[in-house]
Amino acid sequence: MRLFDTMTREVRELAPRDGKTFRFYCCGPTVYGPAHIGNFRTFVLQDVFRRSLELSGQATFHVRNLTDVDDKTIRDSQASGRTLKEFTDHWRDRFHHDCDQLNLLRPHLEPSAVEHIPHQIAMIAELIEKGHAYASADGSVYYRVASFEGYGRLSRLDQRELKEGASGAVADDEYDKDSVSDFALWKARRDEDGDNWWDSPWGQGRPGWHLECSAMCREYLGDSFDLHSGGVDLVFPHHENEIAQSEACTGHVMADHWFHLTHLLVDGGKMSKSLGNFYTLDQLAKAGFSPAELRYVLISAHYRQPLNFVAKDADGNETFPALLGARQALQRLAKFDAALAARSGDPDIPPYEALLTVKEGGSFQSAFESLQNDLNTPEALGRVFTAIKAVKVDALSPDEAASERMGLHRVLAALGLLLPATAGEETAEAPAEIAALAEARRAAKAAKDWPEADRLRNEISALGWEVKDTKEGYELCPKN
RNA sequence: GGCGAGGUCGCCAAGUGGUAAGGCCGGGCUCUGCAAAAGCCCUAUCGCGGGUUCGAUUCCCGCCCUCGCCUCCA
Repeated sequence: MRLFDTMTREVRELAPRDGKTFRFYCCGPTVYGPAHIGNFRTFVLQDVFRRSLELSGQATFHVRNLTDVDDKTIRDSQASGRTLKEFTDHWRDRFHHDCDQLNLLRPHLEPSAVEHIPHQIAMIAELIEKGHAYASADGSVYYRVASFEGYGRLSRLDQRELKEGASGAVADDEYDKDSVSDFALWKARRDEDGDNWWDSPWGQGRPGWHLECSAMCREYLGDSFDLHSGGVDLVFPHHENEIAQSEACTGHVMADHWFHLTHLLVDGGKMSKSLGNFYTLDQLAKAGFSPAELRYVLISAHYRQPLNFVAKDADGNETFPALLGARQALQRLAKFDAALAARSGDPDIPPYEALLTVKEGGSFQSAFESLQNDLNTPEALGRVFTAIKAVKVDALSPDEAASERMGLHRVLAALGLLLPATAGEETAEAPAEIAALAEARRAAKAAKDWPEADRLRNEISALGWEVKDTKEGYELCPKN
C-alpha cells in the first residue's frame, strides 16, 4: 500500500520493519465525554487503513491508547462527583459501544495512560539524565525543546515564527519554564486535582499529556515502529513533542511513517457545541440514522481533504441530506448484493477471514486497488458503483456470481461497510398480522377488487408498514 | 504574522498534460389497476488573470475567496 507521509510530505510505499507484521499506533480518545462524528472520522479512516492492509495480505499489530488522566478527565470527574476511574470507565465503555456500532475493529492493544505512570516516570528520569528535561522549583518537570535538534521537523514550524500565545492559552503557572516552548512532562500536584496525584522523584503530581504516547509506544512497539497516526491537529504540538521525547530518549527514529487525518467540517464550518452542530452517534440514532449510514458518509471524502458533513438542507432544516444520500446508496449496494447472492445460490455473507484469502477481485478489483493507493475511499466507492452497473447479474453462472460476490465483499470489508436489510429480507421478518393483511391484499388484487386492495394497503400503512408490488408479488418494509 | 489544506455539475466528491469517475437530488422512459418500489437513460469544461505547451481543469506566477492549526482539540 502507498500512503502519504506527513514527515516527508510524499506518498510512500508501506513496508513493515520486521518484514512480517505492520505495527502501528493511533492516538486514541480522551475519555471525558461522548466522541463526536469528527473524532469518528479519524477512527473510521484508521480502521479502513488497517482493513485494507489486512485484506491485501499484510498482517498488522494495532495499538490505540486511551487518555484517561489529563486536565479534562480530572476536572470533569470531580465536577460529576465520581472518581477518575469511575468517570473514565464510563466514557470508555461508551466509546467502545460506539466503535462497535460503527463496525470498527478493536485494536490489538488498548493501553491506558493512568495504568502506565511508572513507565512515564522512568522516561522522565531518562530525559533528565540525558539533559533534555529539568525540574522546576514547584516540582514540575519540563522538556527543554532547545535541546532537541530535530524539533519542528514534522510540523515544519519554525519556532521563531510562532506567534506567541496565539491561542491565548499560555497558562499562568508556566513562569518557571526556561522557555515558552518547553512543555510539561510532569505536572506538580495542585489542590484542584483532588485525589488524582502520584508520587514521583520530583514530588507528587501527574504526568503531562504528550508523554503517555511516547511511553506506551516504547513499551508495546519498541523504540522504532512502522507508523503513527492521529488527527491533523495532533501534528503540532502533540506528535512533535512525542518525537522529541522518544527520540531524545532512544536515539532512534520513532516512527517510519506519519498518517494524519483531516478534520470533518459541518455545513462548511468547524463543529462546535455553541453552534449546535456538534453531533454524536447517539444523536444521529435518535434522528433515525444508522451507524452504517454515518460510516458511509465519513469515508465519502479522501482522508487528506476536509469532509463537509451536510446536516442542513437548502432550507436550513436539519434533515441530514448527506445521511439520506448514504441510505440510498447503501440500499442500492444491498439490492445488488442480494441479486448476486440469489444468482450464486448462497445467501451467506462471506466472513472477514474468508475474504483475507481473496487474491483477485474480478469486477471489483480496481475498486480495491483504489484503497491501496493512498487510501482513496471516494474513488473506491465510485468504482464499486461503476462495476455494479457493468455487471449483468442475470448473465452470470452461479460460480461467476459467487466469485464476483467475493470481490464485492472484499472491498466492502475493507471499507467496513455493513449492508442494510433489503426489502425482500424485511418481508420475511414482517409480523404475522402484517403478512396476513398483505396476503389478503394479494387475493383482492387477483380478484381485481381494487377498492379492497387499496383499503388493505392503507390498513397496513396505518400499522407502520409499506407494501410495494414487484414482478413476483410484493415486498413489505417498515415505514420511516 | 507563520504553517498547512482547498476552491470541479443544485448538494457531496474523485481524477487527469489531450477536451471531467461516482453518489444524492432532479428530469425522461419502462414496468404498473393506481401508488410506491425497481430497472434503464440524461445533466458540468473544472475561482479569476497571466505564462509554459501543439494542447492545461491538471505545470508555473499573481490575485480573490474559504477552511484548519499556531502548546495540551480527532
